[in-house]
Amino acid sequence: MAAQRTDPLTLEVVELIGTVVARYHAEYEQAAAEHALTGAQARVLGLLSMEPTPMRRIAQKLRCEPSNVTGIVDRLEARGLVERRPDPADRRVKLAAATQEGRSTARRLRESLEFAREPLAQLTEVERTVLRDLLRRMLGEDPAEPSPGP
Amino acid sequence: MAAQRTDPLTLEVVELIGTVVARYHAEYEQAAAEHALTGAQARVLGLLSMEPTPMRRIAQKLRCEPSNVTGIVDRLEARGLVERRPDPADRRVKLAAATQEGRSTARRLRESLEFAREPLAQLTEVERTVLRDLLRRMLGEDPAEPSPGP
DNA sequence: TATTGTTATACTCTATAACTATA
DNA sequence: TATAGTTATAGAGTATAACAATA
Repeated sequence: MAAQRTDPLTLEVVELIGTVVARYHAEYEQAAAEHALTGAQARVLGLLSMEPTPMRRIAQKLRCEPSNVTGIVDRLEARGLVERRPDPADRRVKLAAATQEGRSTARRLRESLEFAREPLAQLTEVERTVLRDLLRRMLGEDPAEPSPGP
Repeated sequence: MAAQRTDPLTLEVVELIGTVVARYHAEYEQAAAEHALTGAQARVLGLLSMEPTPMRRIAQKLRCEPSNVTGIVDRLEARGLVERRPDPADRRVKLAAATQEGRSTARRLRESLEFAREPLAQLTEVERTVLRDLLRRMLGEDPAEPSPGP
């Protein structure tokens, strides 16, 4: 285990990150609510707007049990934002896919995410580059499995 | 409204922050679960370990409706981690306060939050200072109301 | 026999509205 | 009358366990 860091500098950075996390979350939930979606529904819709995905795979991306995905996709499907398709290669599998309206909603959702603008607009390009490099190093440069959202 | 920033650099920084947010959240929930607490319970307990707080004030900190706090405090109280006290100054008010066991649990919870160590240990002190200053500027330096957690 | 998705169940969190006891 | 806390209710997310269809 790494050495315990409880110096004031580290503690302040952790607190600042906590504030960023809280603000990011609040804005994500708000953007979802403006489209009458819950956070979980928005995350799944964003995922499916990229490519059709088996139910099981959605659960892995969301880090939740597959049984939960059934309900979330049910609600998105009831609103016509998502549809279930058979997988020609394996008849056990159901592929969840965003409809055209679903993709449109996902796009507007992304655009309404203010987080990209407000806070980062405070920084110059050089500063954003420095921030990017620090975050990369912090996260250990392992972009194997990008997260589906907050 | 600020100018829309959709350049690759900004988009990458937003994605990196999203990854940080996801990891922070996952570790917070995991740390809470190790003490058989939900995320909401852990946040409230952390809050009350600092000082006794009126129910209404807890709701404001959590940004949720006061009626929800009743249930969360109920469950913490049933486990002996929190207690309700009258407010001598206003008999309508109930102050929720962490018990000694509650404070002990909150302290162990804080200590088990790996986030302070793992990711930030990758950075030198100079880098952590730069990161701190960038985050401060990003957040606009308004430490009026520190967030209660993720 | 193992895997995929679903159903059934129970718990927690959430918002809304109505209620009580104070102020 | 206004406020603090609670209760009642309904909806959503979550995990667990059991099930049908398919591999």
